[in-house]
Amino acid sequence: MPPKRGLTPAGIADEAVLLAEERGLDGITVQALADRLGVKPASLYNHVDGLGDILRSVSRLSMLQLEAAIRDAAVGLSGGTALKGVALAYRAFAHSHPELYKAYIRSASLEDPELEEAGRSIARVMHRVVLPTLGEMDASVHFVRGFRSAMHGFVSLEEAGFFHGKADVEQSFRQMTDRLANALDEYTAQGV
Amino acid sequence: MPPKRGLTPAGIADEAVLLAEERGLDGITVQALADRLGVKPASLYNHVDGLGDILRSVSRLSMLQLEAAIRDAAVGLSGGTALKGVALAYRAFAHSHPELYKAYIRSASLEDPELEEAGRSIARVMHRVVLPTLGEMDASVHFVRGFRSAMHGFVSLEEAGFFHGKADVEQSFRQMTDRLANALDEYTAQGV
DNA sequence: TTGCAAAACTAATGACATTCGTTTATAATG
DNA sequence: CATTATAAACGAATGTCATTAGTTTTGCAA
Repeated sequence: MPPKRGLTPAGIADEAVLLAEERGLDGITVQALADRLGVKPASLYNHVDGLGDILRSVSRLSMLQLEAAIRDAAVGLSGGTALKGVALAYRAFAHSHPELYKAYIRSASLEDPELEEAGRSIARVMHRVVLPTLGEMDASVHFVRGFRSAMHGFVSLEEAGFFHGKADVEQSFRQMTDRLANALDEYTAQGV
Repeated sequence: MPPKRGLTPAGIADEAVLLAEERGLDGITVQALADRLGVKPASLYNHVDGLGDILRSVSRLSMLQLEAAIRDAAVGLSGGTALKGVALAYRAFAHSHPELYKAYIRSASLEDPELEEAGRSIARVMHRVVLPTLGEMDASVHFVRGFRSAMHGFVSLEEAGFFHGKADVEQSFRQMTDRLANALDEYTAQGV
């Protein structure tokens, strides 16, 4: 009686992404996912190497989306302006896909070559924005680390509810990104 | 035959902290904790409201430790110098107690008045460092948000393995904190 | 048409948090 | 000093979870 469903690793991953967006990252359970795919939990193991594998796929897809978003945001811009565009796109992604953003962050802990590569391509976008101004690679690495720290820190603290005071969160973010953009643009003068 | 152990909520929380530092935050399991306390899992429920309660306690203790660490670091200093001291202490705490730092971060999601208060006292330390220079409260809030974002972002990305390139991580951190300290010290001149 | 591999299933295992009802030991009371 | 009430520990059970083993079914290819 069990007819063959059209299950594929990619299809399972896609459904897992939808599930994460609806029920949260921790709502991704083998049972729930199997239900949605019209299948019993055990059947998933024919296509996928357990829950860890599924979560890795979700992380990978999240990173691709984030990378595309920030890459688009920097197109046609340069220097501090481009950096601000990337910052806005980064935060916008975290806002519109909070669960995928969590998946992205959790991913780094799980060592996986594919994930590492996806992570590098996110960093690459930022480097391409910054490198023309900073000139050398080492300076870019340091700067990008600071930029990423600010971005990730802000959106995760914001998500976690640390910024619930009355002061305007938008202004806090704008001020932070302006400072970073200025730091970048003023770099041409001296070596920090 | 079951003699009374000297269990208290505080004692359980302390043991949970030790367990977290040894086996990781996810190693805190009712079973493992009960074993260490020489008791059966069910017995813990006489003192504590389930695993969630235990995790909240771990978060609370972590926050107290972090608050004490950064407060000490700022003593006798002011302005950018004090800010750099706080930054170093913040990162040092995250390094020496990575699991407690995770507990602190996870905590904010779980709404809990005690945790919120502990979180506010961490922010308070930073405001006391920054307020004399910035003068008004609103500017302080924005600045502290940026500072916390940079701190948290850096240490969590670092922990997650995002900074595995060959460039010196210490230098990246120093550069970031220097930039923040300068931004603070140069604030006296104009209003950013 | 037959057979074989892929994919679905049933059933079971072991970790986990949690609850219920029972028993025991201690501390307070007479 | 005896008794009793209560706090605390317990055994046993439930339900959820991921995962595995072994079995059955299906659909395509020979």
